[in-house]
Amino acid sequence: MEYTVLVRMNEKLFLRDPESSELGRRIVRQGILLMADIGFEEMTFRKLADRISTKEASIYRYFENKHRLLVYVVAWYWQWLEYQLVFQTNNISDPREKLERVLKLLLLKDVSSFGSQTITDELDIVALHGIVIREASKAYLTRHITEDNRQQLFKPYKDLCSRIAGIILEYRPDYPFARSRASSIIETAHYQAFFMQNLPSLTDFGSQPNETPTSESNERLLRFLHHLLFSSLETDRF
Amino acid sequence: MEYTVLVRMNEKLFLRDPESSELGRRIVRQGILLMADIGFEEMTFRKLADRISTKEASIYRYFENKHRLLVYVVAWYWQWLEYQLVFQTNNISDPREKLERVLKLLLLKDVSSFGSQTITDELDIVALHGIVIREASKAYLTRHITEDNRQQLFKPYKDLCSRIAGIILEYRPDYPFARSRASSIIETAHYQAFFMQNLPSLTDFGSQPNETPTSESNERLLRFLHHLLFSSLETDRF
DNA sequence: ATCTCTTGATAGTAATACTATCAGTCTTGC
DNA sequence: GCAAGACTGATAGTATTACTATCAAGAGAT
Repeated sequence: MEYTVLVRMNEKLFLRDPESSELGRRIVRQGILLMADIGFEEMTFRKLADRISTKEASIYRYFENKHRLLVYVVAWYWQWLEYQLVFQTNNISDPREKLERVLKLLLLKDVSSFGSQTITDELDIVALHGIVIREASKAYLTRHITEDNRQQLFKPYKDLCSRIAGIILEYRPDYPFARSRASSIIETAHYQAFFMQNLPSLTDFGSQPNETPTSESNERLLRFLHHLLFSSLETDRF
Repeated sequence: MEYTVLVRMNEKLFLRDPESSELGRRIVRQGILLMADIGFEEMTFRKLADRISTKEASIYRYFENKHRLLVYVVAWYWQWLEYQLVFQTNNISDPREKLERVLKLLLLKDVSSFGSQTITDELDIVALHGIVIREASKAYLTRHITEDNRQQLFKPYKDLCSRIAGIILEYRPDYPFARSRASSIIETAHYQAFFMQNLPSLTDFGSQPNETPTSESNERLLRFLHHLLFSSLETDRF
């Protein structure tokens, strides 16, 4: 499988490596689709088992519980995103341009046209992006975050933030809040996208009468993120 | 009760008004403490009932389920915050100063010294603030958000955002993203506070060796928010 | 041909999220 | 002071969820 080579996951994330068997891969692939479909709290291993014609107990052999499955797929997404970022900024030298790529990536813009076909065939990136928007915060907003963190479950997210923070410092070496700026822009991208779709009055991007619901509003969201990021990096007020 | 006058809640939020009886008030007050203590998913009406020496069924007479209790206390917090905002900016004319008040309020800075003693005695605002940071997003990140939204359950949050957006427009009448800017700054304040405590490597505010864990880092977080907000409002790059 | 690894199949448990019922108690109106 | 209504306590019960345990069958490797 292509994505096995691409993304090697932390072993603490699972009981048995889901990429090591056909069943494991189906659990992850269909798990993503089911979660995107009915949401994290409504998903159960029972429903997932039925969907892929296996048994609950078999899924438990791969993942301790559904929270771990969520952490797994979200971690996979962050690793994928970091890979995309490295790949896409490979031959760019201008850090400003790199940051613009970051913003587009966060909104999953132009992703399919960048040669990630093999991955897209494996896992449904669009569905996964939706999960990250709606459910990712539930991966860390728990009581056992300290323990989970000790097991490095959030390392992919931290790595992505570090990398973005690095680009920020390339662009503006004296910027004093690089890490917070990086995590902020990621989170802002996601819940503004969520608000845009679900509580549009909290945003300025709601669909206008005559337009494709997503494309135009996504464009406005991108402009907002661009404005936020670069205004903060170009000011002298700290 | 003082806070009954202060904050009148949407009737869709409960089955029976918890402010109308001693039991109802204990459910809310102790519910907040329990939730702050063990977290939303670990809390059950059983545990809460034991804690206040009543029965599960009695709690169900007030709230449909624990999710509704969460939505209720979070809504209460937003209304309280908006009230504080109005109260504290009452005699301020400079919109910049108003925005600075907003930021302090979001971090619950100097709150006890502003004459809200009666409320603080009723509900534990600090515990509630902790709940809002850790659990508030779970109030809207659900499948039934559309239905909940139709019932106006998120109106207090929207009202607060509107009010902040209004101040933003006072400060900078031509700013094109007032609502998104308002919701962003609220959310950023909260999860940066969360990251600071739980995943400090995602921020730039982690505790230094020799300092009170909260006060100094909170100061840095405030500076960051200040920087973010005003750099975006003072730029001409849109 | 056997050994191991994996899955299927069935069962079962503890906890959770409710719902129903009924008997006291307390209040309020008269 | 008494009847009606509102609220709570107490007990019971159900459906679903989140697991754990066990064993047999099949597939692949040696």
